[in-house]
Amino acid sequence: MTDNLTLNMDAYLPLRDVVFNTLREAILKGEIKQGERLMELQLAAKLGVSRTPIREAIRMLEQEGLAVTIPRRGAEVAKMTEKDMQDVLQVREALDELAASIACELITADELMQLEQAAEDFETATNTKDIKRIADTDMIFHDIIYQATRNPKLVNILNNLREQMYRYRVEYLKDEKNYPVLLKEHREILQGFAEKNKELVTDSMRKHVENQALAVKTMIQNQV
Amino acid sequence: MTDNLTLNMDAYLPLRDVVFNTLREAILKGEIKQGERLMELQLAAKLGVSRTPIREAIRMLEQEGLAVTIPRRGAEVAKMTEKDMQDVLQVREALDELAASIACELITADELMQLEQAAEDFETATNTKDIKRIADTDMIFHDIIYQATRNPKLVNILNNLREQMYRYRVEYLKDEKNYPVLLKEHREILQGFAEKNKELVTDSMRKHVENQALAVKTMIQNQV
DNA sequence: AAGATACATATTGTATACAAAAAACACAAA
DNA sequence: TTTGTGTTTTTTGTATACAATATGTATCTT
Repeated sequence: MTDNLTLNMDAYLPLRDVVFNTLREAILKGEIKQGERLMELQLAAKLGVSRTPIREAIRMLEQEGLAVTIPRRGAEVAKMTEKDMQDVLQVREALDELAASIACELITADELMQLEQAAEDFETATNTKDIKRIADTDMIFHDIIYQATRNPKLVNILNNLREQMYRYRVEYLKDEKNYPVLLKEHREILQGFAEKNKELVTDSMRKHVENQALAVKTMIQNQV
Repeated sequence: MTDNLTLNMDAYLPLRDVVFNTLREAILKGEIKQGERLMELQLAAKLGVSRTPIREAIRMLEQEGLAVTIPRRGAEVAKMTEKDMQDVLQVREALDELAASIACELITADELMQLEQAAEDFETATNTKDIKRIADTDMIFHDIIYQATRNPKLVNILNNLREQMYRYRVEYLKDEKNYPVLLKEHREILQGFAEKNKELVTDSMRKHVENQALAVKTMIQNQV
């Protein structure tokens, strides 16, 4: 584990939430590796808090699927096998398609403009080689679609699924040769929304997720 | 809140899990009502444990969507509006259809037999007016389909969605005039599986969930 | 050397104590 | 009556203490 885990104390959040966010990020970024133990005393010392908020944060991570705990042995970071990824992607495919379909009906003119902007920002970002920026702009693009569904439960599940893939997603975005396809897919999705063409939207979204699934699969097989 | 909350101490589970299960059941059964506060000290006294396992259980309930907590004010049972139910059902429709589609491909001969048995058991149960038994047999029917997908992530989400509707589901099953439709739908789904006819399976599953959505909608509007 | 056993240590599980904030209340003034 | 203010009580947030269990280690026996 990295030893530069520090808490971001800006907001007046309960420590459990601050700890949760900190650990969550560290896990997603791979700073705490799969299978690594989450020992309460150790984390408490490192983060400068007591065990209580650590324990509560662990319970939350557990429910998010990011950690698993064995009674009397403690928690560890959940391991993601290729099968797990395939399972997640299978669900994501269905729900991203659902989201796109609903959003296609409900999206407002303003949101459509935002989506266009987001697509542009993403395109610009791909020229910068700044992975974080690329990942962020891509996330914004999809977030606009998610929000347009007006279904917070759906948004919630989709965010959770996305979270579980975060690490591989970043790897995917590191490979420049994926950019042309990604850009093309985004444009196609955008066009579908503009035309309110539900079939085009869902089809292109399905392809979009399928390509990701394919990429993640080969990545895992090459033990990234 | 009911005052006969007691812990089921059979297994050697950490108290947090026992408390979690207890509260979860109480919420699903409506013994603790929507919006009711979950006060730590009170619950601790009632269940005969300290605040620590109560707090951890609350964090878990929170992540399941069964409770919401306001910092420095504590937790309360999540309120489910009609909109929330529609949102849940919209996702369920997509995922139940997905599950049925996958299961249709992967279901084994043995599982198909179990499914037939489950359909029979459900039919028998509808004659008994024993709501719990009806609900249970119905759940088993769908569980077999879920398991046949070989996708634990999907199963997990579906179980969580089902949980969120539990209360209304029971109401739905109390109304005998729904039985003929339900039985017909189950038979149709079963037939689809037997013929490995994916289209029939997904179509009938969609109708099945849609009917539930309709029923829940009218129920909520009549303030059940 | 291999295995068993006893002891020491580390770690989680649970309870409790203390701090801080929010809510409830009482009472005075307008 | 209403409003404002200070006080008390309740409740959550956090830290710590103690208990129980699992793990690691050293020693002894064969």
